[in-house]
Amino acid sequence: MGRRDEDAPLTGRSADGGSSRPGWAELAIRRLATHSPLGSAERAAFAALAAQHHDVTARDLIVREGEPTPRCCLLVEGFAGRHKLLADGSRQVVSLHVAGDFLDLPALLLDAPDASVSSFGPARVASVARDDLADIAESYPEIARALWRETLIDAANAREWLLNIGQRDAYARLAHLFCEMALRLEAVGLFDGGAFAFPVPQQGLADATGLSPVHVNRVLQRLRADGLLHLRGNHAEIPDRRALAAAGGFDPAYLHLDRRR
Amino acid sequence: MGRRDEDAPLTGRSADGGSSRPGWAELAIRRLATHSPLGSAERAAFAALAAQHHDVTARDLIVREGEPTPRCCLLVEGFAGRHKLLADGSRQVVSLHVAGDFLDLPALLLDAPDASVSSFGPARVASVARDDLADIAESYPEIARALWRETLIDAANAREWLLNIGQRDAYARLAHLFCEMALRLEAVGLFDGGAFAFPVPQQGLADATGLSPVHVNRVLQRLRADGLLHLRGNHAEIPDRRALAAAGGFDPAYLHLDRRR
DNA sequence: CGGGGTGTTGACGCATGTCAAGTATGGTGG
DNA sequence: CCACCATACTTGACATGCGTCAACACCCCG
Repeated sequence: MGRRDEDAPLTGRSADGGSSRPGWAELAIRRLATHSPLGSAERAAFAALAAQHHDVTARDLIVREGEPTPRCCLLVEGFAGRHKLLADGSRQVVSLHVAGDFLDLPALLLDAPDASVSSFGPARVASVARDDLADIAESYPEIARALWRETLIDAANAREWLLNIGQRDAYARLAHLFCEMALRLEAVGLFDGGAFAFPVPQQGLADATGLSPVHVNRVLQRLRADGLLHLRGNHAEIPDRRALAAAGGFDPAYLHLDRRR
Repeated sequence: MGRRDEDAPLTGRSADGGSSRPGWAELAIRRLATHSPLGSAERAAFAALAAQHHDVTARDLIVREGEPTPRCCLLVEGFAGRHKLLADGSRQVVSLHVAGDFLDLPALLLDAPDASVSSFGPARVASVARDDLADIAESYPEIARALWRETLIDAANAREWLLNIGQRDAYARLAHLFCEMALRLEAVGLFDGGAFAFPVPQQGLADATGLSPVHVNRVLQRLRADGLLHLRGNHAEIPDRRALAAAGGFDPAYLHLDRRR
């Protein structure tokens, strides 16, 4: 009894942006600037938005599919996944998210999010009012273009996942997923010398790859035996990225990461 | 010897918009108006664009992955599929397209398309210069929003396909695919009393569902035996849409079709 | 007529799923 | 500091959906 967490998305502890950690605006600007030019006026517009911060615990629901959200979320810290449910209870994770990722940008123009979002492990979320964000997108065409481009990259990601799930076997599928994670984490400074925190449980990996959890387990053991990927608890290590990329048939073009490199 | 079709996308017969059939502008407006309000100024801006028309034959390449396109395409007639290739030659179709669909909108803001597009059966494509389209999107915020929304729906589609391929068995997967086709074809007036033209070969269905062609064949026979779907040559018939939707666990919300219904 | 693209069928194998039990692990309260 | 519990991970035996291979039949189109 009592209200279940599931009944109310974003019920975690809330606080306004006064903290010392980077807030919504800083992270949003940093992310968008990796692919779109943003002038000082645009940056100021972001900074002027009123943001809220929420702490969530493991397996907390952040956004609920089909339920219109008045706020637009960005992951400040931790990991999250967007997922869709089937009537029989099976779950497909359609994207994994790391610090700096927008979580529900599609809901800016569509009536309701088409997938739920929940946390893997404890996480921190920042949000701004949907209308506020829509307003500055209307006032600053460069911001609209940047956000649009961000959603296009998100879509490209989904298409790559389709290729991954539809055509690759379990071994390559997981290798590919971890190649993507490594690169995206590196882009936000969370990939440290081949290792990174990774609180997604094997059940979560199973939901993301369309495999069963026990098969995920066995394949992870093979990857470890082959020296490609060491996953222990919440810690991942990739001794040889090139080898892992080869095993996963990984080509990072679809991520559209900073082309300055 | 001679140049292969594959070497040059969009090499089909070309003609300017003088024909009596609906052109780029009419179709684009009709499509966008199903989800976004467009004033007369916006409609006029579309109508003023210089469009080209191309006829392509079966299995023709229309857009090539990774190759920047100076033109933005829309399918006027026939069927097409967007697909990505793997090194070993296996192919994943990431979306199917019917008359009235945009084929490479993501390339408007991204440097190059992340998937190829080719025709299933003979088809007709209309295109406008990418820069022209970008220009009117910049001049008319409502057009930009409409196009953005269109790409968001495209992305929602990809996520639904992820769910389909990742979690459903072959039987439900194909049922779901045909439910989607039926609804989208109906939206453009090509679904006639439970039947429609469908020139996608079983190999194409296999590439779209992540199944092998022979398994697709067997499952189609089961669907036919169960009275859910009759596929013969280029002709599809759905005697009982409700039953097919039940078999596929189909919920049309993700298509974001005209909410006036 | 001929031949490429198709659809169909059967025999067989394997990647992956399922079921079930057992072992860590880690946070929490006594 | 320990007992406890939920969550996570691991393992083995077994089942099966789907893939593979290899023919063969079909058609439309040229």
